[in-house]
Amino acid sequence: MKKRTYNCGLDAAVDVVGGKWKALILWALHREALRFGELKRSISGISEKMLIQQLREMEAYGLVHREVYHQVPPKVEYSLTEFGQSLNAALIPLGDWGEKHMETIEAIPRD
Amino acid sequence: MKKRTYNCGLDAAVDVVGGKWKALILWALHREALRFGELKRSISGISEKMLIQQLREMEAYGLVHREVYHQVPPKVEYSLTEFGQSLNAALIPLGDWGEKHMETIEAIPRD
DNA sequence: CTCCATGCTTACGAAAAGGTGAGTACCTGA
DNA sequence: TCAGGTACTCACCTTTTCGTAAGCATGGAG
Repeated sequence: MKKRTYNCGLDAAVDVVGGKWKALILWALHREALRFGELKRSISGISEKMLIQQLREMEAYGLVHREVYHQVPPKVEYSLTEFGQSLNAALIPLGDWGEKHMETIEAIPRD
Repeated sequence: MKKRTYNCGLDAAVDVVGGKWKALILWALHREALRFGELKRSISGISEKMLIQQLREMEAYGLVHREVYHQVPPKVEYSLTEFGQSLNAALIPLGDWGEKHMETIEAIPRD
């Protein structure tokens, strides 16, 4: 893909956390490590394809750690790395903002 | 469009600030009010279509204020509302995070 | 020998987002 | 009369994202 150059840190950060699911995944892993199935159940509406796709990207970014247990049935646990935790920390004010103004945001549909 | 319900504030906030340009526009208006042409020149690579589209959405969200001066040639100034400024404030930690880790982020292309 | 659960992977297509380039309306100054 | 600057608006197309549904490998339980 095209090499991205960012104009400011915000630009870069939004690129990392953008999309429909990454913030949710980050949030879900905030408390504890979860396995694939647990993650899927805890994020309502996500498909397996999207979940894996996002997890893979986040793994590539070094945000999440993937731990495979060679068992049957298989078990794979996902957890936040320190990098992921630092991102989560940076997102807290934004989360608070969203929480505070959620009614306003929901009230203005697009289109 | 479909009514969105958010699972957490972060979800809602990312929805507001998501996309390729909104964060940049917010950032550009952080310092001072700018007119259309100035905004366009200060955000490299944006097309007129995108700029207006995003500005209109942000206006609908109550993030930016649009002031028309009835002159010839026309002059329209965009500025942040208090709501927009509060969002910008909530984005600062994220911007710092992005700034700090920009090299890491740029180094991992997707695809 | 078949079924089950888990954690994926793949193919297909719809929908949304983004980009390009042309055109409009207005008055001013040459 | 005619080009110029400003702020859009529109039609059309490409790219990216998202969703749906199916299939695969493993080994233990029945």
